[in-house]
Formats: sequence, structure tokens, C-alpha cells
Amino acid sequence: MSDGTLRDTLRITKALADVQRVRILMLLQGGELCVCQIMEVLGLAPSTVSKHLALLHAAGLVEVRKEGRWAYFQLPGGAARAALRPLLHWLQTTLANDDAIASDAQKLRKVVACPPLKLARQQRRRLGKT
Amino acid sequence: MSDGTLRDTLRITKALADVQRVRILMLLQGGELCVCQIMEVLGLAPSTVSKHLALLHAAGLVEVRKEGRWAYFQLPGGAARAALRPLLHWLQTTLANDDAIASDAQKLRKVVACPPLKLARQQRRRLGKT
DNA sequence: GCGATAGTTCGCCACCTAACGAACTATCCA
DNA sequence: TGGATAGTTCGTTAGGTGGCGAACTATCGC
Repeated sequence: MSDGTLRDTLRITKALADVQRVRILMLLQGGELCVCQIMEVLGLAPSTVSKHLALLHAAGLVEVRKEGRWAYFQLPGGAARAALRPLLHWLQTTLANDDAIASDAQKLRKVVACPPLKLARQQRRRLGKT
Repeated sequence: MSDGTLRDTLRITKALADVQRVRILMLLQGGELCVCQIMEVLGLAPSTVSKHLALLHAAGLVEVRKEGRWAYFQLPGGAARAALRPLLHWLQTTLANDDAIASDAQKLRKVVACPPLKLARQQRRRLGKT
């Protein structure tokens, strides 16, 4: 996918040029997450989160693991991870003291505390009412 | 300017999410350049190049040195350079084998071979005719 | 099989942005 | 002082992008 061309590089920089996608990458530092968990932290519609994740995937910045109805996303491993290491490390470093990112991390802790199944059910109920 | 907040980080990633600006950063690896030299390599109007450089400057990715009518741009030095090192190094590495970037570099060699004054004069003439 | 449901795709809208030329600023030189 | 000129700013326009809800796909449980 990424073989060092300008186009591939721009796919990555464009993927990083959005608040929500940067927030997602920071969330994934703690390990894989499913779409509904990310939705909950970001406060965005499922279609929006799905689109952001598809874009990150196309750029090679996340990997997917599908398990039944659930889709788990995580940072890439192996060779891709090595190639992206400086980039992700820079992001991590520059955002180490950011309040919004810290707030996301805290919210994530609460979100992962309850199982995804229960979380997704709550979200459905909320959307149905609105 | 950049004190580690999410907004500052996004200013940088957004600055990197454009072909022309990435090309400019790669050109500046060889040292400072004036606007007319960058114009010549990229093949863009002066107003466009100026805007890109202003954006890169606002993101802290380039520094300016004004000398009379001329403005010389270069990659940042000192603390800023240290903070951006991983980012720029990643860019440099991923684009090491890109044809378009290599072609820019070659074009730049021809451009710097003739003094900026002469170059600028040629550009004026060309614009006037068109 | 059938309803419920996690996630994706599609269509639409509002906003942003890259490009240009024209007008402007500021410096140099005759 | 006045004309030429390097660069910036402004206004406009065309194309890209993020957001949502609605419709769709695919899996699970009864």
C-alpha cells in the first residue's frame, strides 16, 4: 500500500490533518477499540466515525480485526509500525500535555469499564429518543 | 507559538497535508531559498507560493529572513528544529525514493545555478507576455 | 427464518481551502 | 523624486472535506 511515493505520504499527512482522527490515534495507543467505544468518546455519529476510521485505514495508520458484528481497530504492527514510529512518537510527544487529549483518555477509561455490548445498547436507546 | 496544544499540533499536520507545502519543505533541505526560486520549481503564481510559505511559517515549519526586497525562507533552527526533527526526518525518509521530489531537486539545482535577480527578471517577462 | 443490531455506504449540506489575477506595500536604482 | 520590482494581501471561484441521517449489509439470538 505505502511504498514511499508522494501520494502515499500525503495520504498519511492528510489523515493526520483532522482533530477527530488525531484523537482516535491517541485513543488507540492504549490498545484496540471497537467503533462504538470511539463514538462514545468523540461524541460523533457512527457514520462519521466509520468514515474517519476508513480513511485512517486507507492511509495505513490503523488495522482492523473483524469479529462477528464487531470491528476492532488498532495501531499497525510489524513493518508498518516501524515505518510510522517516528511520526506517531512525535504526535504522542507534542500532545503529551494537551488537556483535550487527556480528557479523552479519562473518558475512555470510563467507557472501557463497561462492556461494549452494554455501551452499544445505551447508544441505540439515546439515538432512538433523539 | 507552539506550546504543545492540540491546536498547534493540528496547525502542523494541516500544513503538511498539501503537496506543494511538502515539496517546499523538501526543497528547503538544501538551505534557504527566496520566493522566486520556489515559484520557479513549483510552477505556481507568486501569490500562491507566498500564501503557502505564510502557512508554513505560522505552523513554525519555516523561518524567514528579510533582506531588502527579498525574503529568504529556511527550515527552523534551534529548539524548534529539535522538536520537529522526527517529523521532518520521517518526511525525508518516506520521500527518499519519490520521483516527483527527485525531479524537484534536480530542477532546483538548475534554478540556483543562475542568480535570483536574473531569475526574477525572467519570470516577470514571462508573466507579462501571458 | 425473523427481528434486533454493529458497522458501512450514500446523499446531502455547510464550510474550508488552493489557485489565480489585481491591487497594494516596500525597497532599490537612475 | 519617480519608475521598476520582490513579495504580500485581497477577492473570487472551483473543488475538496466533515458532519449528519437514511438506507443498506451482515451477523447474532430467539
